[in-house]
Amino acid sequence: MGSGMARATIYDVAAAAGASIKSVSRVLNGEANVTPGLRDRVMAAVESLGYRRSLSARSLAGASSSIIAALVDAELTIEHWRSGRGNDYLSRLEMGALMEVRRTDHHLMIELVDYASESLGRDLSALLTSIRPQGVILTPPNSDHPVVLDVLDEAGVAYARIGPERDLQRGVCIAMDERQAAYDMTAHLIALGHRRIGFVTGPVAYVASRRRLDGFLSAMADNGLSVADGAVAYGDFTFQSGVSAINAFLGAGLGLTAIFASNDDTALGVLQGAAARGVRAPEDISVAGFDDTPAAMFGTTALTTIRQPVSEMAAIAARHLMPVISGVQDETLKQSLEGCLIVPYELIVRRSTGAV
Amino acid sequence: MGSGMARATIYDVAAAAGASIKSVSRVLNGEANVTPGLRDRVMAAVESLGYRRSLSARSLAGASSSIIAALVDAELTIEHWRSGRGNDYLSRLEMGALMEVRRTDHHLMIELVDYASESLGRDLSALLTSIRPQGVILTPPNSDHPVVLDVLDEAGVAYARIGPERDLQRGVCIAMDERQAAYDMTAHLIALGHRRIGFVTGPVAYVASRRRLDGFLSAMADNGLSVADGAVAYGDFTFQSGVSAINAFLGAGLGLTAIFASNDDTALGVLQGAAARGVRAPEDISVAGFDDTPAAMFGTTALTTIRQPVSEMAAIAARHLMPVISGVQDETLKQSLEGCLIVPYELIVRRSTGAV
DNA sequence: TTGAAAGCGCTAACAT
DNA sequence: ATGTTAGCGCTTTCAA
Repeated sequence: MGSGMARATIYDVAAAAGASIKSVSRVLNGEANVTPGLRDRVMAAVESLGYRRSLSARSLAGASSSIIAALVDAELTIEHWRSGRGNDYLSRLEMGALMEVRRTDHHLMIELVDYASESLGRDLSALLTSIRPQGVILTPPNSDHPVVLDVLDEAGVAYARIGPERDLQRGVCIAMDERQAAYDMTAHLIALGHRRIGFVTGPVAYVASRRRLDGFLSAMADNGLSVADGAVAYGDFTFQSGVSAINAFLGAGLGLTAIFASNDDTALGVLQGAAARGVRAPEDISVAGFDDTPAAMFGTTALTTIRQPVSEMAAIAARHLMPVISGVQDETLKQSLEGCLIVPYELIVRRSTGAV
Repeated sequence: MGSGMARATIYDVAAAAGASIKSVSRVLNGEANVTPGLRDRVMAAVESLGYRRSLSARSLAGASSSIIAALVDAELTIEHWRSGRGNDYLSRLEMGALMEVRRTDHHLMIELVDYASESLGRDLSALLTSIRPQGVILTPPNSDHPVVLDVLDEAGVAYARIGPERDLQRGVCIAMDERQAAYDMTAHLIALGHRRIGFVTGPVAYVASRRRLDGFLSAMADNGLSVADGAVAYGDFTFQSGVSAINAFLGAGLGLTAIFASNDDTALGVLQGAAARGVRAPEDISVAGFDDTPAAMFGTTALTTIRQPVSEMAAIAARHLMPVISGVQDETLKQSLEGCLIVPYELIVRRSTGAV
């Protein structure tokens, strides 16, 4: 391995600028009380030496570590890893955080957390003392984990919660309006002339699932439409549950003209199950999903769906964990709901839904 | 923010164990010359205090930082970010690295690198002096970037290159055999009885593209099959280039019974373009892809494709950048080719290919 | 407005 | 086999 010259330290910069290390530090931290001349000399020295402060030294000495840690569910990740596929949600989340983090010269660390471990509290605490992140991004479904929140609070580490469901006053909460999105999608179907609409839920344990169902039911009710017995199938976000649902719907002879599935995988299952029985979309039946996963776009029948602003949520999360950079916090796109920052979703109409 | 008690330091552990900090350090680092009694006392103290060494302090003091940094193409990421979708490749890569990294209590940092920047060298150098990673994972297409390799060498930072194309003796190289994979896929089609097979390339700038084409041509030649004029279309890995290719093929009246596209997106384009012209897969035409992206699985016509062992490659990369844990390096699955660690791919047969 | 000195929590030489 | 003493490169008091 080559060595080049030893890397420049703050002492080198100070020497080159004819100043003390404290002055260099002051300049670099943008502290007050520095004469322009000193500042210029320091900056010139920094520039010419290609100097960068050591992250370790800074964080050891007490400054912020400039590390934002994203806590990711280990079990979920292992599942994905086993199946050999990536995780679109995580990927988008990460991109958003990355884009934001680099603006302020921070760094993103991805940490696998075994939320099922009985030593979760200790593990997490250990993690925090080890890397001392400046802030932590919590992802669903663990944005609500009470042990995690407690440990974070106790450690005094700032955190942002993506898609939280409870205790919205704890930490910075960022979410989208699941209920309204489902409401809008349902309204979209109704606007297309559909009257008999079926719904496939996600796991009832998720509040998001319940909110989507709620949005669906409300939109139906608000439009004076009734939901037939058996027109709500209980799924679990899997492709297979979509297949089962459509088979049940078709078998029950409910005469449904549209199916709204709680996520894309399920909707894709509905689509395939329908096709297998000779029912075409959108000619015979309209199908809508939720999430806008990659598969939604590329399927032979591109899926009408709700795009979650995952990247944006993560970017906002990161932004709220880092020092305000230019003094201007942009709260433009967001409104607050019960203390949550609400980020707008997008209803994407593709081929799978059409007029009756 | 709560505070709890101040976090335990090595001094606290030493005091609790009735030993010196050096002994604690020794135990924790698994150094020799420690009596079992001492070790036990130290471990007990560590355990009861929930002590974890500070990453900053360790790395400052000279130990390895235990940080593995994955360098990711900023431009590519921004593109993905703009389009609102995740990056399956990156996601899988990251999972592999994560799984491996956590086994040895290391950490994964994702760093966006602007490879197009004219100050790339300085930027990268600055990044390295700032975070001082123990090792760096390079992803394609930048595994070959000469400036990056030079800076890394000069900084004395170990690196692993995923899917490198040149200078395979530099760093740790991990790849799959693109040519052989394409060869196998072609052989698969031939085995199904196909004789007139079309091929859609990726961007010729990528060596991987050229290798895939090479594999295709070799397999055809080895089986005594000729490739008709116009049966090779030049694409660019996009969906649209698949659509264009199939239109060209169909328009030319080559009588092709199978199309092998250089990646899944392109294959999906082929599939859709064919469907648009009433040509069904696999009844009328077989279509094969490459990469096994999520969309390949969920499309109405699931795609026969090559699964790249992205996660495995990343895991191996990470493994080679970290200290050998139990002394046993498992080289079981890998063979070396020109100094590259070769990881096996998988040919996944789905619905889109069938017998003539 | 600037600087000197004292740590931050570790590891690394160097004793013992 | 164990302990002492310096740093690592910064930020922070506290002086000047």
